[in-house]
Order: sequence, then C-alpha cells, then structure tokens
Amino acid sequence: MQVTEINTCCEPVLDAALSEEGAAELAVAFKVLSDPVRLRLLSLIACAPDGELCACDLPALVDRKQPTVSHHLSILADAGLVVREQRGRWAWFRVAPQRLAVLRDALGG
Amino acid sequence: MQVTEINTCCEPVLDAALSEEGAAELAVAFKVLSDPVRLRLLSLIACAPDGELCACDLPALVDRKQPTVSHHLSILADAGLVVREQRGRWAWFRVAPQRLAVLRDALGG
DNA sequence: GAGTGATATCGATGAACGTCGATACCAAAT
DNA sequence: ATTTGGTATCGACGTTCATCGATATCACTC
Repeated sequence: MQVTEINTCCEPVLDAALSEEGAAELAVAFKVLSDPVRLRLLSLIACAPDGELCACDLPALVDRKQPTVSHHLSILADAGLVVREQRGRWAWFRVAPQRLAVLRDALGG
Repeated sequence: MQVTEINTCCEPVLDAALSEEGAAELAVAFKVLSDPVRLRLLSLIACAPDGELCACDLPALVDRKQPTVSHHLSILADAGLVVREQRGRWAWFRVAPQRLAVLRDALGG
C-alpha cells in the first residue's frame, strides 16, 4: 500500500494515513500546543471578558518574564491560533478559532 | 499516565482557563503528537486493514531505523494512544481512540 | 542447547527549544 | 525634543529530544 499518494495534508489521524508532508505540517501545529505556557496564554485569551486580552497583563498571569511571553505570543500568532492587534502602545490578542478546529478535526472529529 | 487523570483536569482550551497543572498535562499529551514520525505511526496503525499493525513493518513504512521506531512506539503506548500486544516474537499495535477524543475535546469540541 | 530473528534498551551526538537579561524599537505624553 | 512605558529582538545558557549503532533480551525453531 502506497500511503504517501493517498492523502493531502490534514486528514483525520484516525481515518486516513498521513503523508510525510501532512504529518510534518500537523506535527508543527501540535508542537505549538505542546508548551504549557502557550496553552495557558491561549485559554486565558479565550476566556477573557471581551474575548481579547492585553499583552501587558500576561507576564503576571503566566508567571514568566516579558521576553518569554512575547516569544510565545509570536509563536501562537505565527501559527494562526491568535490574532494580534496593536492599539497605541498596547498589543491586544484574540483567538482565531478556525485554526483550532483544523487540529480538532485532525484528531478524528 | 492514566486516562482518568487527564479527564479530570483538561477543560476545553476555548471554554475555560487552564490551571498550571492542567496545562502541563495537556502539553505533555500534545507533545506526543508533535513529532511527524509518531503521527505517521499513529495513522498507519489506525488505517491498517484489521485495525492493527505489526511493529516489524513500521521501520520501512516511516523510513526510520528499528530503534527509532521502537522508541516512538513506546512514547505512543505510554501516552495511552496505542495499545501493544505481544504475539510470539512480534509486537502488534492498535489505536486507543478514547485518548484522542480527550485531546479533541480539549480543543473546544 | 545452539541458532535465528524480532524487539527493547543503552549511550552518544547534534539539533531544537524555553528562558531571560540586555537592548532596541515605537507610540504617546509632557 | 525628551521622557516614559509597552513590546519586540538579540544573544547566551541549560535542557530536552530525535536519531541510530551497538548490545541486550526474549521467543521460537531445530
């Protein structure tokens, strides 16, 4: 059975064999979620009263220094899991739910 | 790691803020899925004709040496994503779908 | 018991990553 | 223009991890 020709990138893990390229892309996406600080940032932003949170509050909330939080927020934004919006000096973040849905579907949604 | 442990702690990322402990456990689970070889092993096993696959076939299928495949299979088994069954000299693997469902739900299912 | 073959473990190596101090960048205020 | 303060980037350090050769373990066969 020649697996690599059957699928494109993001088929459910349980329903179809992944190609090498698809597995590589999925792995990158899951790696973004494989850090506890990033998971907490994501859930904090998602649970914020107005669906958005100022970056200035996050270092205290996750108990990490500002460069570390900025680094993780960049990774989340580059992965398309959160959206960054600059307002004056402050950076506000909200979640981009479609991206999470892609990963959820990959797990056999 | 036990299934009951992860069930009690992992609230959906989009619906409730994660505790530090919950985030740590979820991160460990997602880290297992953050490697392309493990994702391919998982999908290959899931797509096997009888729902199970012999470990002897996997090094060729994922293009890695036998110690590497054995290492990844142990990680998948320890995470409860795959079940190992010894038959004579051969080790057979099948997926444990409940575990994937837990992760899927954590993404806001 | 000796031999064969499948799988797991060990040890080493190189790469990737989280963290943070120092610093640069940028927008607003005075 | 200068200062203030929030954010991003840089550089370094220690840790984690994927990979694989060598070796050990185990089950079956003869």
